[in-house]
Amino acid sequence: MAHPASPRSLRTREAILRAARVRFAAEGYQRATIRAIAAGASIDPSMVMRYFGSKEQLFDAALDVDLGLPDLTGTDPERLPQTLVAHFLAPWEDDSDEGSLRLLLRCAATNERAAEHLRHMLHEQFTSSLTGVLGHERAAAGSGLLAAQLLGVAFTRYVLRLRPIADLSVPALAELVAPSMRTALALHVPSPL
Amino acid sequence: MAHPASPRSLRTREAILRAARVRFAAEGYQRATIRAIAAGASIDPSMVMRYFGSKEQLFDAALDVDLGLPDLTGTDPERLPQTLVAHFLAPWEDDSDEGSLRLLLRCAATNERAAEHLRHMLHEQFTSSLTGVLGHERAAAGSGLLAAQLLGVAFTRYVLRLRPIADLSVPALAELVAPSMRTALALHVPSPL
DNA sequence: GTCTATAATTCGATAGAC
DNA sequence: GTCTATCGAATTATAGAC
Repeated sequence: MAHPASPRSLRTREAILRAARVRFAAEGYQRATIRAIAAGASIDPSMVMRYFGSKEQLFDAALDVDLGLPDLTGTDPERLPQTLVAHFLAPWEDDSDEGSLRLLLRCAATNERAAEHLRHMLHEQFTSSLTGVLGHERAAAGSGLLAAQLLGVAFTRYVLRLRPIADLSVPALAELVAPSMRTALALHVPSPL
Repeated sequence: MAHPASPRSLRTREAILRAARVRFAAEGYQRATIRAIAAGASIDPSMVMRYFGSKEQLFDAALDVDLGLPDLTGTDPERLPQTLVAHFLAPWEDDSDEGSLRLLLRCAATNERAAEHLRHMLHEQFTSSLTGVLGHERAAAGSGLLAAQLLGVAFTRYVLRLRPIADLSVPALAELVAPSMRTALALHVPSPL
């Protein structure tokens, strides 16, 4: 993006991005300072400007993440809830990307730019992924509720860190959540219990 | 809290608090400035300091809100999900308090102080309210999941404003969510669909 | 009680030497 | 490509006049 394309520059760029995600995730957009990000990348603050132009452009680059949902078509409908929950949770647990998803969810609460990123990602990757395996009608009607449920779990566990959701293992959490997901997917009027 | 106790002072204090909640809700803790809050209250910035001591103490005062859940004991178990959802959503829709709950949820994502407020409120008011109507065991195990689901709906609707959850009427939303709530309350191992 | 004026920081961004 | 130095703006907080 910026001029340099040498391997050295690429490593620097990646180091900045990594440090930026750490700081943005920890303190949000406003409190995270370019100075602190530069310090985290062991580099001069002005380099951050040189590589990314501005704080806002750096933020955009840090928000560019992927939910990584696989193609669900052909999944046994009976196991769809567990599969969906497990695949949805996996990238949140991963720390190798400095918690890009946690960063996105966290900042979306107070930053409209991040919120738009998240809405777009959910629509593009989540709803579309569901439309493949459910019909268009079911997906349109149910994906909203499903997204809300999964966002709730993610927010409770990774952002708010509320017990007991934050303490469970991923498999235990998937088992706990799956029944509600199944209900949301079934999408019929409530039959007694 | 601060010196004055005259009726004039009380009105000023309330005006500051109201304006503070509006700004904190709209921009989060960091971006909301004392200057803007003072302007919203049609008052001098230094008065905010005089009344609340510091920006942080003002923030604490603005976060002191109530979920307003009624006593659920005696509620028809069959109608518990709808009742719970409806009562949970009601104060979020109310604008008379300048969106105190939205403010709390929004800021909890990037401010540890707000997060602690929210965790405490959920534990004190939500879990306790459920323990009354469910047993201790069911409440302890299920309230976490229930809280996650309801937080997910609130976050999706009021903070992220993701469609279609954000567009539905409250009754329609309650009907949509209730089945999943019932499943979460039932809390048994998933029986096939 | 309310306001003016300003102190003391801190930050994003720029210019330019090397 | 990397760093030094600094500008200009914005912020919280304080001191003191009225």
